[in-house]
Amino acid sequence: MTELEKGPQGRRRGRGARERILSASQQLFREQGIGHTGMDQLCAVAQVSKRTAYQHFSTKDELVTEYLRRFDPDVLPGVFDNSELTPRERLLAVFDVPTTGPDDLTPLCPYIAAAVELNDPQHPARRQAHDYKRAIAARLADTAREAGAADPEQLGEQLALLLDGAAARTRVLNADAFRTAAAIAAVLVDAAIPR
Amino acid sequence: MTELEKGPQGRRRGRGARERILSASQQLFREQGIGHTGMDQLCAVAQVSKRTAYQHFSTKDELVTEYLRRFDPDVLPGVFDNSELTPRERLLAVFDVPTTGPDDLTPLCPYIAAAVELNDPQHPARRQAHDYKRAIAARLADTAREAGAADPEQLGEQLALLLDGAAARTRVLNADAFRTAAAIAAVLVDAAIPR
DNA sequence: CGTTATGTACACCAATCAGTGTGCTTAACC
DNA sequence: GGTTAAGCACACTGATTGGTGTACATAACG
Repeated sequence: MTELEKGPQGRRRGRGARERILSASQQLFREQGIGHTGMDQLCAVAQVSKRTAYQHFSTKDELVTEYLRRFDPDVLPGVFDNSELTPRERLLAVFDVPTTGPDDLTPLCPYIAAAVELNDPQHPARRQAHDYKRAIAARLADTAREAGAADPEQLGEQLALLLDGAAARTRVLNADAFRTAAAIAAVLVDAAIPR
Repeated sequence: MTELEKGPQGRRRGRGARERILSASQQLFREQGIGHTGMDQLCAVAQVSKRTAYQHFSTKDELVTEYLRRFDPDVLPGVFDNSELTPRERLLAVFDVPTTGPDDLTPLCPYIAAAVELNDPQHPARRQAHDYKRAIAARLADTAREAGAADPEQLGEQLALLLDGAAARTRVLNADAFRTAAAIAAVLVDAAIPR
């Protein structure tokens, strides 16, 4: 009569709690927003006891901050490092990535979402968002420099703004705006990089 | 000992309840976000009894929707109608407006905020946001046509995206991004309008 | 083996929130 | 002056929330 078998595959959900919590966070915070995701629901999805969750993250805010930090490694994964593309092509390829799937509506950059949902500008997660956005702009500027742009910093900042605009607008209009952003990017890149 | 004098100027707060509620909504929803503004606080600021508030708006969602509808009249006030500017100048002037004040940080377009905070895509306020954004793009397109742009609809959509990008990015970075957007706009307008 | 992390179950707390019920007061209008 | 609509005070409900306390179970490791 032992209650050993509880997990989905008959296994005890055991050891990997922290990972499951973070993974559930990514899913739920993205789908429902941070504010509309309760810790109870999150624990249920992660198949983790509430107590365990609070042993890993002493506060919801802490979990949110760690959830955002998790994206850092992926900084536009495989785009900046793709050596099969010229620097110029890489600058434009950024705008193809975010289109994840046809049924995955309103993806919305998690950092923008966090910056809107968390009103306190001092919130550590807001800082995380700030740093990430600056990092993206910096990588874009690096690539722009590599491509021989006249003012790489400016072009990097401009392209970053286009990304954010596409993300926000996609959310509000419920329709892809990255194509428009890509078209603008093409104009800017052409104008900034002498051939 | 009658409790007549309660309002700020010794007047009873009386008759104008609905207006005060809407006005408090604009202030609080903008400053704190919709989700972080409770009806109790809102009523306190509006100097309105809770009962009265619920006689005007049977639900918080209804109030939110009405709050968003209120912006429609102001569609970028005084910019599109400013006949002292050429159409081309009007297209660029749009990017000067949003800078309200130096201490008024993170203004963030209320429609983007609403679209992020309200997860349900069916929410009437989301629809309101959608319509407003489309309206802005349409007015921009009209002005672009007036200015003789080759593809007015495209230019309108592009400029609208720049506005949203600047709003979102200003929020995340806590620093003005409209100057960057204006620079991009200048490039696009120059490229699209034959001289 | 025994110890030590790690995880679990479940009840519980205090706070907050949207929304109501009730009875009373006041201003506006005829 | 009397009716009516608008507003008010205030207590209250029911649900949800973030977070704890407690006692127990199990897996890993030496």
